Amino acid sequence: MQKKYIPSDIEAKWQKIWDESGMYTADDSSSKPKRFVMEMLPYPSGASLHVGHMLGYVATDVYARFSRMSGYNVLRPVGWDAFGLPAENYAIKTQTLPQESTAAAIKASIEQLKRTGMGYDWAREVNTSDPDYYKWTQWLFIQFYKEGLAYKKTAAVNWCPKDQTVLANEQVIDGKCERCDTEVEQKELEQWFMAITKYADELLEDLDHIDWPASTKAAQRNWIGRKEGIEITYAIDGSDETVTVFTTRPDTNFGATFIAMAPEHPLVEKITTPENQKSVSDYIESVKNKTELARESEGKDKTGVFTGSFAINPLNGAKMPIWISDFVLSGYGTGALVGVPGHDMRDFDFAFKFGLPIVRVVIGSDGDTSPITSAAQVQEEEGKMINSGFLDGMDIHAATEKMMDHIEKEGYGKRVVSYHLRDWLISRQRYWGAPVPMIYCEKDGWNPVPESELPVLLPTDVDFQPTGESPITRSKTFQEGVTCPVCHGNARREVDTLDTFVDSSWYFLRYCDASNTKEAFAKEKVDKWMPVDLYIGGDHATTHLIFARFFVKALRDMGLLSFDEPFARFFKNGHILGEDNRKMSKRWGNVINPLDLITKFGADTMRMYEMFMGPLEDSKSWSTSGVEGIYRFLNRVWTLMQTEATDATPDKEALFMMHTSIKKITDDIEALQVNTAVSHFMKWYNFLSERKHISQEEKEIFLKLLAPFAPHMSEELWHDLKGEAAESIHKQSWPVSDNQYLARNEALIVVQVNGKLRGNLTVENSEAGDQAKVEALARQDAKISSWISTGVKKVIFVPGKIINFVV
RNA sequence: GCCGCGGUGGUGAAAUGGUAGACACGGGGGCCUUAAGAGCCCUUGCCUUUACCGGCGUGGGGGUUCGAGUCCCCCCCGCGGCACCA
Repeated sequence: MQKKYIPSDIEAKWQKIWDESGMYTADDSSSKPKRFVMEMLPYPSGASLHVGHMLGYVATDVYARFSRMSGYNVLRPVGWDAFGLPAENYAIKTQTLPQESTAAAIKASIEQLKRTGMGYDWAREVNTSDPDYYKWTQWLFIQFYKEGLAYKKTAAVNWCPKDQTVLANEQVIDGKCERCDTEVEQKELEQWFMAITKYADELLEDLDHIDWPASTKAAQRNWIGRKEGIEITYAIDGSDETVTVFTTRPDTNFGATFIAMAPEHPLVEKITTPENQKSVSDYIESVKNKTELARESEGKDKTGVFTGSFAINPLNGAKMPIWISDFVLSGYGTGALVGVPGHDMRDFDFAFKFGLPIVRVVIGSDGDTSPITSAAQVQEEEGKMINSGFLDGMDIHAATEKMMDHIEKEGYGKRVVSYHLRDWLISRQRYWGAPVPMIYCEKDGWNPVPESELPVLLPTDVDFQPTGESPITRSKTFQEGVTCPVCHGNARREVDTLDTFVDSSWYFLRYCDASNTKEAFAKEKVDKWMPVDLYIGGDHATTHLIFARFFVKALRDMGLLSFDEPFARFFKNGHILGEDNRKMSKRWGNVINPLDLITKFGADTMRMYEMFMGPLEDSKSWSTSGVEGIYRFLNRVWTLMQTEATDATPDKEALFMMHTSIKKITDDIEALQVNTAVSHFMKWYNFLSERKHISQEEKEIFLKLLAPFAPHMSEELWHDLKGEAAESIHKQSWPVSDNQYLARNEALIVVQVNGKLRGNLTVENSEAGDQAKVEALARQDAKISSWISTGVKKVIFVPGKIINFVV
């Protein structure tokens, strides 16, 4: 009597048994080699997970199951990135508490993940909004503070007027808030920062030592934006003040005709002459009211105002007027630049608009030596120096070095390295996050909350509507009885909360020691499990992935751990789009809920289909008929496994196919080329089904290889095969391919004429490397001989593979 | 503009410099069935052809090679990151 494949009959049953068996529990004391395999932790806001989220999770699960069967001690944890704006906004919209809506979202997600058959070690579950977790987030913040890596300063920061909070640079996309797409404003505010720039060079260099996608590494390199240049200090005519600029191209400085400073530059006030006072302050006022986006979109239409002061160019004694313009960024370099309008487009636009002199100091390959009067003549990237004294005739790049040497020798400048990377702004004026654990006292300033008093609990007596100041300000209890840790006088707590990226910068460390109540994590446990051997997730190159790297390096320098990088291998999974090629969203009605799919086809079909869709790193659209195809395939496998197995050992062809399959599927999983692994199952199935007989051994190996992909079905069939009392298939050893079966008796030799396929020969393996023999056989072939009748000039022979006649 | 990744049938896609299109989806035809569905079998890059044979074919143009989807040069297009960064 053949059983029918009814996924719902078997999946819940096995999930329960696996859960109770504890077979996914990672062993802290095992002597087996470890593998730490994880996906980016889910973000439980209002909407539940859709099939797109599952892509990376399933891939991680396949890899973890494969690793476990391959003899590794596997750590595969799960957690919740539970704090944060979307969850808070969702709570406001639905008039619930974020505590409640988040808990509900987590509950729903757990069901989805469990019913997908994920093999997590639930004992290590982490929830970043749990006081038992954020206690240690706060503790870590204090350690950063003690090291001088967390500090408070007043700076121009990004402000989202809709979400009513500051944002990190990394959260501003094209001048807009990454969450709500509102144009970001600049505000001068006192905020907490993390000194990630101290690690800029190491963050850059260590990219060479980690196995990450080229695009992610490139994005981080761009973001760090290391540039070698020089800071030049100019005297200001008739003043004791000096102005320092940063430039990467001092070679053109004989052509410098003005200085431009950011409106925020501290020198502005001091050097503005009385008659320019009004126009300067008017300009600064007008700039303040512009959004960042408006400032950027000005492009060629530069704005600016003259301060009335001049800087002296020591190269030629030229008096360079000092202007203020908002195209100069206060945060980059020194916040001031030297304008060389002949050889920089932006400087040209500025000088052209305000009638400043333009001097040619470079001749490009066009040979033009005439005065520069149009943008087309601006020579930026190549050429030879002219009108530049000791640099004349030199290539611009050599001249750059020579000029830097000159300036350093003359003592008015120094080579420096400049970065695009800014310190990370971590305080937020919102409710749903970990309170910054700091106390302010008039007398002693800022001091950390004593560690014995952690966690600083998020108060619940709060109306958390965003107003621009932290909602915690409105709590009646939060400031009760707060005293200064130094003088014990009256004091107040910091009311801002930490950016959620702080929470997610160390959660992988907590996974290593999730229930530790004495420490954030024990060093020896973290050192045992870390670094993460495989990390799968979305492309958060310039946010989470750079913050986590910074955290690990900083914690290493504090002696809390002893490795350099958190994620030895990172794999970026693509997105799954709706069947209509649009992003899955309620708005388009194209969302596929995993539970609906599981109900209809089973978790194994969903898993297998997602692995089969295409390369894991590519984005691709959902296809219902594709799902059905996989469902049909699993049904065929089910039927095949119901057929009576022969006792005979597999014949040579069957062994060849079996060992080829072991090798192919093993290599593909290791490389995460899961789509071709699945297609190989189909190939092997097609082979077995054509032969109409299958041995016990083939069944066993097939099921073992299938287990990571279709854990429920393979487990059920495994027990059909081995008896009810048999040990779980997921505890079996991964099959190993044996090279002796990969050799075949016969070889197929492709025959080409002038590189074009004209036929093929099947020869005994022993003769496949014998050119004379193969050549003779090929020449005898009637079809071939007609192609080479005009005479053979040359024969190329690749033993066992190809013979090519050149005629 | 700079950096990175891509471009292969109707579709998703395979191919250590060595038979391009594996494996699927979809399509066409057939078997089974009163019928539908399921299942099974055949077929399916394009052109020519009843068929065979052949020709063409991996964004475009050059090159290296006995042989190029794959390597090199130039160009076009798409996606992603950065961007008034001095």
